[in-house]
Amino acid sequence: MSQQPRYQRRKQDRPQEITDAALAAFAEKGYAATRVDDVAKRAGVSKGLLYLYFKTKEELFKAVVRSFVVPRIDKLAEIIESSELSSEEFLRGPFLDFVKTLPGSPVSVVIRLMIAEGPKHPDLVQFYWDNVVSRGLGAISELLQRGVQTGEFRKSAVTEQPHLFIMPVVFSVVFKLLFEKQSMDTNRLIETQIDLLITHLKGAES
Amino acid sequence: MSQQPRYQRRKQDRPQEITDAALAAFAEKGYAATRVDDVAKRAGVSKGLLYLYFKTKEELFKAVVRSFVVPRIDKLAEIIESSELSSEEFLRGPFLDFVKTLPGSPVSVVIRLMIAEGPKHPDLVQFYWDNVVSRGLGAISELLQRGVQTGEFRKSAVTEQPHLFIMPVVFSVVFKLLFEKQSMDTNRLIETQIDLLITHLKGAES
DNA sequence: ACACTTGCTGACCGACGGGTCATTAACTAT
DNA sequence: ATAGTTAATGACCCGTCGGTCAGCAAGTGT
Repeated sequence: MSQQPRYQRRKQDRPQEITDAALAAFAEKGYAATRVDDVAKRAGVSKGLLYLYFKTKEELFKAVVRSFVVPRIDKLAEIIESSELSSEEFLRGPFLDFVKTLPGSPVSVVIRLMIAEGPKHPDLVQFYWDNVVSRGLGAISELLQRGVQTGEFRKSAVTEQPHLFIMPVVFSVVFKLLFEKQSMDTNRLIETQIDLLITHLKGAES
Repeated sequence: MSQQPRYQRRKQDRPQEITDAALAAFAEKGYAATRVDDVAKRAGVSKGLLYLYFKTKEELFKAVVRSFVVPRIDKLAEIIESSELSSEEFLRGPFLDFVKTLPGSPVSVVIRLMIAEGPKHPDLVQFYWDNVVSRGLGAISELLQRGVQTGEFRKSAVTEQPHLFIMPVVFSVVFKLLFEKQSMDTNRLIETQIDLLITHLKGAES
């Protein structure tokens, strides 16, 4: 009887499979509480192999953040790139759509991980700032600036605080994470906030 | 030469001293990464004594949350109680003041701890929901409702989403925690948001 | 003084989990 | 076939840390 091989060698796919498994594990238990062994088992792999691809548990963590965040950034950049809408149209259309997908996506797990573990990984926070937050806020700022210059928007405190646009996302992620039971309508919250901001920006002089 | 006593017995003060030390330690390293021994040392006490007052590390954690959150709640309740202002006046005055103190207070540490460790302590989350979030949101809801009834505010999506009022606080806490370096003006953010909401509520029919 | 209670200490234990490495077995080339 | 390469295994090691407990000494009553 021919013996089934106990494993296949698949050097190419392993890292991706392991980071996927890690994200799932981290989502359930958080970083500190997940055992490297758990991640390995989830990935259908031995612990030893995991350490062949990632030097330490911390390196794995960083790889997870990077691998799930970078694609999203690219996605957003692409959306912005390929758009020729007015500021308002862009905010109410593609931006709103994009932002509404976040609370249900793996990104929300990453956000949670960043909040929980960030302070222990300064370089990771730096990476996250440079590649996600700073760029995101910058993009919004630019959009608002453009709106002001074309006369579409009026100048106000809102124009200088792009944070106002991403606030509901962060809040939704945190809220859902903690109070899953009290199912909040995150989409509605996000919509209301964006609408509020745009209405304000299009309103008369204050 | 008279030997200085190696310690004093101060049964009454110990728990408070220990929870204070624990909060400080948790603030620096987070829950998982702080050693019980560290907390004990900070409190000027042996690890054994700590375990005399708190059954487990987890119990200590819960005690910390409770001991820093309950006083705040009482404070807020008291403020609401003793106020006879209109809804707008209350929101722009005492409410805004209170809310602006949060990002700099120990509460922000507790919020961070809840976000990071909450999922592993369902009963604690329940406690936090019942005693803080639910009550807070309820109070705001009531305030808005009253405003609508007196004709001070108009009815709108905002009226039904008190979350919009606490969003900036949560966001500020998270933001400051992660990106300390990028010192954001949290006060301004909070003020802008509240102002935005009130202006909207006092505006003409949409 | 002396015994008595009890707040407090700190050396110790056990297991838990991150990380290693000698060994194995799946592929590859010849 | 067969030797060589390396992906992959899993038993093991060892530092760490939550939790314990026998003993000590500070306060107390008599």
